[in-house]
Amino acid sequence: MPELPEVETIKRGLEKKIVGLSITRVEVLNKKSFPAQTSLVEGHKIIKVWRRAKMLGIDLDNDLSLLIHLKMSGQLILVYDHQRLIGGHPTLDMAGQMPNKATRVIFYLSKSQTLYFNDQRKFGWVKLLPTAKLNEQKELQALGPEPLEKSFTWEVLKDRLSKHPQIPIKVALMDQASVAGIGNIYASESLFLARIDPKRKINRLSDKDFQQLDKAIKDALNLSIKYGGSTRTHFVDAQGKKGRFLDFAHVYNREGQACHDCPGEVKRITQAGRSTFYCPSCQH
DNA sequence: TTCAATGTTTAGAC
DNA sequence: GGTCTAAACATTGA
Repeated sequence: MPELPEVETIKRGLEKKIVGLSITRVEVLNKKSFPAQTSLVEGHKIIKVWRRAKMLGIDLDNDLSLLIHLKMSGQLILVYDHQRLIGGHPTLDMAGQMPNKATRVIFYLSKSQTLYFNDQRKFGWVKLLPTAKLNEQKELQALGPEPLEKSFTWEVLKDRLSKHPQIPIKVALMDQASVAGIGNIYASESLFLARIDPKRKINRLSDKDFQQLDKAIKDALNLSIKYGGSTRTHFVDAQGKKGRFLDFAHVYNREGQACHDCPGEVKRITQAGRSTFYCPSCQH
């Protein structure tokens, strides 16, 4: 689930709460989720929380970092006092008793806080890597630029996407090596905002298309971050916010429903094995 | 029962 | 080499 806005939302919430705390103990309930020696992190202080693409990083004071990928069904839940901060894949039980049957790793922190890594499908992972060597890791080095960085312009977008001139724009947008952080929701939403048909091939896009798409990507991501990502929950976090982005989605998961901009309806097609949602009469 | 799910990687075919 | 499809990972819920 978590794409760039969802991970960014978790990152912003966590960094306010856990930087400066120590990891006192780690409980691994599923070895595949965190195949590392827990003694290497126990007793160490958290000095930084960051995001790259859809991954979350937690730097420790011993030159090691936790790198977390939530994949399709991962979630991070920080329990503190009598509140909790929730991020990632939305499920009804995320507001319920912790740990639950999806809990794979438990990080016990100082100040009686606890961070649960839950993952129903077990696709996600937590890795322990040397902070100085993060850039050499395959998970991080092959990534394209961050679309919300100042240096990301429509020319950069065109340049990156043009590596695969024959690929449909929707599929190319989801390629993490071209542009980092865009997944199935925001690829569809961005193309709707830019009025571009998801089936169009890269080499058939004009400079004006790239300019509109650049703006659309930033608008879609920023709007979602503003509303706390798309993680729906019945639980309200400490700031009183919950993820509401999907309430604003124009096309994602709206097959057969009315287009927000014309009398037509949203259509669903399959590209690269994934659902694409778009309005055939608005997007060309 | 069958299908699809906010992700990524890999194997095979053309 | 480029591009496409299907499958794999594992589980749940419509």
